[in-house]
Amino acid sequence: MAVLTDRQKLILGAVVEDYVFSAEPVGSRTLSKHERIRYSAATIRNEMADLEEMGYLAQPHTSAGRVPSQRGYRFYVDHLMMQTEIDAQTVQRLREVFQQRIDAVERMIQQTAVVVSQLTSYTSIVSGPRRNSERIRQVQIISLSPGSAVAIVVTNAGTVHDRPIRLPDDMSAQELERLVNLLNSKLAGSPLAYMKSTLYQEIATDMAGVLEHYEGALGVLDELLRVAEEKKEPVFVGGAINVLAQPEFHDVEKARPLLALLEQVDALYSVLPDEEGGISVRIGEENAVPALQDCTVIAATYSVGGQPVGRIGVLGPTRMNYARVMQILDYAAGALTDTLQRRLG
Amino acid sequence: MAVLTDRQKLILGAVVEDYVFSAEPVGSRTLSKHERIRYSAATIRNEMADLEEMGYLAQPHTSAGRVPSQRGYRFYVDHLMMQTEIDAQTVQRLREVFQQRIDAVERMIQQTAVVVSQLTSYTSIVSGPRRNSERIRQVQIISLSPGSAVAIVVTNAGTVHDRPIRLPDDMSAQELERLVNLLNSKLAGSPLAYMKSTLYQEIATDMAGVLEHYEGALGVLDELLRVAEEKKEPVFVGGAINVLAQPEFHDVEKARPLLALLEQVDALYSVLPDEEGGISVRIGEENAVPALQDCTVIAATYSVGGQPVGRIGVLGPTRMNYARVMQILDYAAGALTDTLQRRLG
DNA sequence: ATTTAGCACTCGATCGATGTGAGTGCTAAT
DNA sequence: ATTAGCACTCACATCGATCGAGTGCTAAAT
Repeated sequence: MAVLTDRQKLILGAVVEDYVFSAEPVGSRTLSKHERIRYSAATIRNEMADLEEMGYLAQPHTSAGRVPSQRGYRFYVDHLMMQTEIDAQTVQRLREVFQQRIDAVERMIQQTAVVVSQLTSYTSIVSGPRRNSERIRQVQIISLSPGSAVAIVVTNAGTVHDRPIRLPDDMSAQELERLVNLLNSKLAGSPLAYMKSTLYQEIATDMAGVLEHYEGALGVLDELLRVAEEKKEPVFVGGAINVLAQPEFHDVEKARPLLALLEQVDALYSVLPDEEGGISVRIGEENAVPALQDCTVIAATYSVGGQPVGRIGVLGPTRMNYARVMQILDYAAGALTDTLQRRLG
Repeated sequence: MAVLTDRQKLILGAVVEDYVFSAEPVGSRTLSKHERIRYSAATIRNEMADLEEMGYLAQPHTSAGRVPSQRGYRFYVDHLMMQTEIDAQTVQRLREVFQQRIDAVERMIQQTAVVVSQLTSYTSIVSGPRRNSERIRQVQIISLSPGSAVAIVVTNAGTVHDRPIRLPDDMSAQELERLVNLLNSKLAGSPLAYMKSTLYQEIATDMAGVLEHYEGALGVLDELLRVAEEKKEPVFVGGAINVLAQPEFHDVEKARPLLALLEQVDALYSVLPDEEGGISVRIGEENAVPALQDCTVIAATYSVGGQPVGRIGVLGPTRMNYARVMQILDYAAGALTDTLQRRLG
């Protein structure tokens, strides 16, 4: 693969930045008026023709300016993009989210999604935090009426999972208490995820000795274990309508598949790339999801105790302000990591 | 106000139904081919001109067919609409939601929103269930680390509210237990909403006698009370993208304010009309919210123990299939009422 | 007195011709 | 190697003509 000359890099960078700003194909004349570019339009045309031949630029039609191709964006992100400082006002907006100390973690994550979407004018997707490092702190079963109760599992991180369950009709309060005590002695300190796989047998055996309603209690245990099973990490979306603000999605038929995707919470796990560490950028067809062929997804990881537990991402058109989004995500992921560390660590 | 002749009613009804189906202005010729209408196009034209003069029909432009006005829809809904039987397949789809017995109530409500939106092809908004009839069953404070804990309030209906709180650093386990016992003895059985207003003073006084960390415990009480305060009834939206499928919103600029509204969860309370009982229909400008001037919102109430606790609504263009939506909402609200009654009652 | 056939008229939508202009590629001069 | 010049391309906007669905009105038919 041919290496780009400095001048070609200069022009490619200028095309990307101009196009990101204007959303219009960039012509040679426009570029020649650029301060940093001191070549004539004709020279630029020659270079642009070469860049197109190499696949970095594309032409919507013969008599139009050039547009960066997926490859052009990739090169820009990898080699040309200048990382400037994040501005104070943006930092301030982000900080406000993390300074409300007493709020629940999920709410904070959700607000992060909203603020990031507002700051970037794109759509934000935030996942997590993943719960598999959390350990069971306490199990409670609170009976509501004969036969029905609610099971509550509290983890050491302070997250509370609850689920309605059924009890054997004739189980006494004393026996329920014994059951809960047994469950607590067995489950406390073990990770949520282990509840099902390893502890079931052990607890079942122990229950046989202590409880009259062995069968019924087994059912309770079954239902309790579902709490852990069901607990997928949540995904929050902020600013889904922002896609409509982008000229590339002014056509409803273009926007619909995207919005449909964003409404399907389950599908969003596969949108956020699950690379380890750092900020990942998926441009156009680098995204696995077909609906995102004309989109870029940038995502950063946030962690607790060195373990990545979630991702915060931005979804927008490939014509995206890469530098700014990366700045914001970098900051937000760092702040999330710090805040969660302080809160859960 | 002049009363409509039978023939005018027939024609008005036919215009509404044809327009709801086709989304195109309805001409006299089209109607004259209708089976039920045995008049010539000319007669129909005369009647349509009269109906327009009376404000039931409107003409997009001189050489176009007629379109129902807001008033036309209103008359149709009030006097002309035929209530047919709901079809078996639709009933089946709805039943599936309510037959999963063991699921949490909120999840069931959310699924109701999704299924109703799918069945109607419009957007569904479901609120509730309102919690103010629920009473506190039990309060728990589970300490996580010195100084931090999570407060849990369980109601008699089995809903669980939790909130991270701070504890005085030097509060002992014994004292925390005393605090929780005190809170339980005072709060158990009282409605969530009363927690703040009436019980605060009483509990505060009692605490002074029993607890060493009076100040700290007071703080805990404060934080606990926020659980009740924050607990607005939830609102779920299903099928927000369905608005894009409607021809009236094929233009992004038309669709955007609507989708923006649907993304603002807080704003949705004011979308669902809060009339008591029955099914309410708000057509066009009958909606208070400005963004809904071209929309119809139909909503039904569901109840627990005779008390309305939530609403299930459908939002679509004024050109809506009123009969079908009302059928579905009627059924869904009834099923929700029954299911919740069995579950919570 | 109603209803309907007939007809001129309206007006949005569609289509084609035309012009415009931004932008290109190529060639020749610098 | 760079650039000025120029012919060429092509999307897009504009204009006019045409088309046709639909109307309102009048006069004939029932």
